[in-house]
Amino acid sequence: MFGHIDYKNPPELCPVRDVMSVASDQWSALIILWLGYFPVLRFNKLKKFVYGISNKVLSQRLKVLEADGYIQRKAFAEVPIRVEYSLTDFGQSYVEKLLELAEWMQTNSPKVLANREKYGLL
Amino acid sequence: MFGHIDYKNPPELCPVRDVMSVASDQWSALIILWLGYFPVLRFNKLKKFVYGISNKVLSQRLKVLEADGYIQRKAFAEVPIRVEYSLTDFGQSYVEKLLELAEWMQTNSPKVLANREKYGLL
DNA sequence: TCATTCGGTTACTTTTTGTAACTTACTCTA
DNA sequence: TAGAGTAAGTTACAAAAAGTAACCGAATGA
Repeated sequence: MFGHIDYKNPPELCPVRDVMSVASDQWSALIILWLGYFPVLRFNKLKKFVYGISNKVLSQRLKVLEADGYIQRKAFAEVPIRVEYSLTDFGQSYVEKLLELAEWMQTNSPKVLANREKYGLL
Repeated sequence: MFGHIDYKNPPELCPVRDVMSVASDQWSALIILWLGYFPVLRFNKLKKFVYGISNKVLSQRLKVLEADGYIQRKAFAEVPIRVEYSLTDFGQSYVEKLLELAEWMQTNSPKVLANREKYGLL
């Protein structure tokens, strides 16, 4: 990530950046965090928890997160169709890290909001 | 973040989301990580490390990160002007958390790339 | 027969990003 | 003394991503 990598390298030679930008994207993070809290969620339920996300973006992100191995998609041939999303073991290991970050945010967001306000007055 | 918050709340009532979306944005994260590695960086140096970022976005992000209290900006009245960016104590405490995430990514990005490839074959 | 359900997709608009040229004000070089 | 270079950005314009809202198919229940 740092000193040992030639900073002139194009980003496609830095998979960490690529992977991180998917996994820590705002919507992806929320999806993963909610799936960490509720082991199984269906599309519309997930959409309610990840408040404000659109069908389009939710379905895009779910595909990418599935491709990257964080989540699993199980479709049941019922009518109407039922689809269940859940974390993989890999996703579970990630959500633990992510949760630490979320907790830091929970603790520190008041400071940030205070900073913002102070900054606005300058 | 979770069960104790009514998921119907509009996002503007969830400061954690707001703050997190700024701080864990791809470019913001890279800026903060590099400033964690080099205690002081000037605009153009930072731009080289955060490979691929444009002047516009770099200057936007620096302003937001300054407003939120993660970084400090010091301008020296020289010619040509010299501007030094560095982490605040608050930013320093954040970069430690962020670094854990980056390390997880460093370790696990090969798995993600492998998953992606497998997924592509399905 | 007609509205409802679920898990999306599609066409279209708006917002965000990226690109690249330009700026300011002074100094160094030819 | 004309011209180029420098640092830290800004600006106008183009491209990409995200948001919006209507629509889909197949079956079920009223």
